[in-house]
Amino acid sequence: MNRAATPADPPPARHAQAITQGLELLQRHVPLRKRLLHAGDALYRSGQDFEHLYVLNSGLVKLVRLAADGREQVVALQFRGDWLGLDGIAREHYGCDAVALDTGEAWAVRYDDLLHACARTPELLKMLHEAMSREIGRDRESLMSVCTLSADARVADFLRWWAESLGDRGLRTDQITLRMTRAEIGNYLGLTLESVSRALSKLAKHAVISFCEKGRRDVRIPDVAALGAFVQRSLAPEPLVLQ
Amino acid sequence: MNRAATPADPPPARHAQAITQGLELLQRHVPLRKRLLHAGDALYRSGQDFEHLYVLNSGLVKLVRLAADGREQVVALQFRGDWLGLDGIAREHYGCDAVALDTGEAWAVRYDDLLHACARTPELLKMLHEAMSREIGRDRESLMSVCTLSADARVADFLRWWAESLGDRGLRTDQITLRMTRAEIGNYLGLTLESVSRALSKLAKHAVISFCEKGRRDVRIPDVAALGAFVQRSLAPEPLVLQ
DNA sequence: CGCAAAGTTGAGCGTCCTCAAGCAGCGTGG
DNA sequence: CCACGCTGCTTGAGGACGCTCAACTTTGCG
Repeated sequence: MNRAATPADPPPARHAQAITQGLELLQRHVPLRKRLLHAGDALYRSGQDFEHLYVLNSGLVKLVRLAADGREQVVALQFRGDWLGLDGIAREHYGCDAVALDTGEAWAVRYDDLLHACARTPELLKMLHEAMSREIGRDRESLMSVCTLSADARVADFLRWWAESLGDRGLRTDQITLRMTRAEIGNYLGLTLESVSRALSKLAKHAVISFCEKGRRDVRIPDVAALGAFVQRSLAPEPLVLQ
Repeated sequence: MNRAATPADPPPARHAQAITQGLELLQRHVPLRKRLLHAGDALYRSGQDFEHLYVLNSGLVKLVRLAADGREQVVALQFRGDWLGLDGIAREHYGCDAVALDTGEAWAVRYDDLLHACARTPELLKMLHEAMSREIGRDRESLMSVCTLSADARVADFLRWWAESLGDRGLRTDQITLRMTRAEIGNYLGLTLESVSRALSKLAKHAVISFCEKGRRDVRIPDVAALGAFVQRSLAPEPLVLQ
């Protein structure tokens, strides 16, 4: 529970291999067009005709849902190995904007091509289904966070999830560069940017995280488990120790 | 905008046909086991080994996610034609409890059988993918409601969505029998049961809905569009007319 | 250097939660 | 048959959490 986080640990990297293998499988069996992304680039936009799925090879992408009345909602964040555009399959139009938050590379796959390849290579189909299934699970996890956690706990849980996502991809979990503004984080978590800022300050005060000098966007997480513990404490009926 | 809701209208029933055809397709090509459900029955439980997908032929099912720390979250409500257990594909265990809220019938399909059938009948695969894609879209819609709407608007939007879901299935939209307690609705919407009760009372006071005599679980919705209008009004910066 | 965008922090307020009391529907059993 | 208890629902009063508004600081960039 109190072991130091070692950056390049073998055990937590077990998912990283699966992701890499999946990407190789895809590359081997399906024609794809690689697309370089820079922060701010839109991979596709809400309402656009659905034709391609995208798999993120590197970088970070946010999915933003736009309501007819102008409301905007960040509904997901996608890392390496995640699939984008899945919500377009049913309606034949994308349901979100997919906007890069960082430099990266996405692989565009024509959905038709993918289906043909899946017919020949069942592993591909399995991969696609698992991606969709995971996405459903993730979305519901988000809903649960928003519905059951306080503002501080939501931010802590968000950081925990982010670190875990990095860990799954074989990256270091003890330091996160938040590539989103407080406003974007708040939007995703159902909070205002001020509340996010206050929550982060509070987490830092409790030494669950700390800020790297040079910029408040780099968060150091000495112990990921401590974030989980913070969430649990905030759920406990008994009063937290003095603030 | 003010037309009376006619129960068996052809136009809104366009989805109903697609659902019926999908169910027929499934029945024709995949071995399935029909299972009768009564309110309270669990179709499967969180953590159980994943093996079957279920398609709801009738009735109403809630999906409840259980966190390790005891939190419970209603993450979805499923109607006729919806698929259950999709979140189990990736992890090989179901991620939720699926609990019937009403009498109904679910069709159990072994996932392996389904895949084999899909290989022979591409239409089936299309149907499965559309179901997953729709599920992703739905979950994100929920997240958006919870993150962007006030308590009253959330309840109004929930009723609007429910009525729309009934309409898509060719059922009357001017009357809903809520087969959930206020507590369940509140859990789903991230509210307390008291807030749900107050919101419903307020909607009734504004004549957007009314309660049928005999039980507060039957809601009459004279005009579904009025629910949407109520949501929009509650988003407007200008003050609502006197409460 | 100066401006714009992002972030922090404080004060006041409003929405929603908590706690509590009371009511309604309903099945059970005296 | 009606008292009884149970569960679900409503409504009120008070309080807390998070939002709004505002001032200020920091960072990044031309």
